Amino acid sequence: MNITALERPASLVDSVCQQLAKLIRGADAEKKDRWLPGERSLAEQLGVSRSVVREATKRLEQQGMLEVQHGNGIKVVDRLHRPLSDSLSLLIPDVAGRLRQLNETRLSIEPDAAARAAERATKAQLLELRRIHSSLEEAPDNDNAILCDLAFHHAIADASGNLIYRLVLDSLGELGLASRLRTIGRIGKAPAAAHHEAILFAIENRDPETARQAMRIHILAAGEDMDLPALRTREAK
Amino acid sequence: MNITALERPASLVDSVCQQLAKLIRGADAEKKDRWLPGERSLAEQLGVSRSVVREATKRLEQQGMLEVQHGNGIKVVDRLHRPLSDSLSLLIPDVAGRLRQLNETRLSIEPDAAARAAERATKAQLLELRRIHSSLEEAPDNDNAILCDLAFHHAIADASGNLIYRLVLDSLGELGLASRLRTIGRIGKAPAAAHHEAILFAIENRDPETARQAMRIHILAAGEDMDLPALRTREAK
DNA sequence: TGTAACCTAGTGGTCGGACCTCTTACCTTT
DNA sequence: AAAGGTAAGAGGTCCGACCACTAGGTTACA
Repeated sequence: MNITALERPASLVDSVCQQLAKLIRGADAEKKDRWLPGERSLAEQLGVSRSVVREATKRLEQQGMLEVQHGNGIKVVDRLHRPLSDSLSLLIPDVAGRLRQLNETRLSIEPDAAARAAERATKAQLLELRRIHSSLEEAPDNDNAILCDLAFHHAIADASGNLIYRLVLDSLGELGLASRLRTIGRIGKAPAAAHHEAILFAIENRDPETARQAMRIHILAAGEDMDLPALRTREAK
Repeated sequence: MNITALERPASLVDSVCQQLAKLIRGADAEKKDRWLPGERSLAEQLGVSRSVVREATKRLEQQGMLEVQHGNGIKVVDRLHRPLSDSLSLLIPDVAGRLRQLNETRLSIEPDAAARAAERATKAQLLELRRIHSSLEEAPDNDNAILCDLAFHHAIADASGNLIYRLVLDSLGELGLASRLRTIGRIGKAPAAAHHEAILFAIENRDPETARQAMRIHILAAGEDMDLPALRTREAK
């Protein structure tokens, strides 16, 4: 018989963290304001002391999943507003630079995500995409249209079967919203809907390359005035 | 007299964190093995309860600055070995899934980063890349080679002129390290160095497309056994 | 009747002290 | 020396108490 290192039991805090994380990502997008039970209640339900619950919630708060409010309770942070790194605005002070870098990153991520979605989307995810798409066409004003656009891009990331795509998109956070606002503002609601239609059609037909190109075009439309050439010559020596 | 929002006192934990962080940053690179006083001792010296010290040290541990060892003590983590974000392991429990998604994401990000680096890298950044590359060739063992590989990829992200690329890479954290370990383990140090040489040559010659392809090949070499086809057929209906 | 001040229940924040498990280093034995 | 045993001290967990804060209901006053 082989001797193998035995698995040591995870610490209580680790276990509680996993349980809470599962709970949090369970039905995340459904409600806007979700609150966890109080520390005392959680401790009782989980069968551990309040210290353990406390340490777990603080750990998840640091990861941006929760917000522990003194005197009030424990709030689940909306996924859309979860920063992976909250220092982005500190690190890139100028708005133009942020937008340029943001669009570049989207251009790296989203076409691939669309291609993967074309390969892997489940029937339910296809239906969801179609549903979001129609709600864009019926959006009464620009504000709603922007939210639909946002939801569409996130749904594609979800359908890509790669959670990291979604996380990166989330981490772009409100900056992403600003960028999309430009899209709708620049090219109008109807053309944006046409872009979406092209992307969705390619995904439904399981055509990854077309989906990639369509998404690429859609994002480029927003970044048209980002004048990459100006950057290219910056250090041309 | 103007009325201004008064600064609310930071929580005790915050204060302790700052003190400890200052302490840690103080003479970081000097010694190899640095230990903090025990929790009880720290609590007494800082004039707070052990709970507060405990929460502060755990927070700093999560940020990768400390390592709290059961039964042993609190160790200052060497800067080179600091992992960046462990939240991924909570969201994607299975290791195989993490690696697959990680490689996909790298495949989206890094070829573009290499292309941008070819367009924009400054002279100083080119020299830095070349320096890191030679240190890989001279690396005495696999451990050092892995660190050099890591530094190379990060330097390219830095040279891309897009900070978000670097942030995303960072947020992949220790998972990135695991993935690179596979690269070196699978294809060996010399072939990896050859890949790097190809990438670096393209960047130095301001050839974005070649840089993109070379980086793509380099990453694919690590993910060869990720069998995407198996995934592709999963929901082929 | 409306509004302002107050009160209260319930939340997280901090405390300290108890007991557990675990690691290390020293000591004893061979 | 090498093996095993032992004890000191580290972090892990628990408990119960009290403090600080918030929100919402209640009261008192205009």
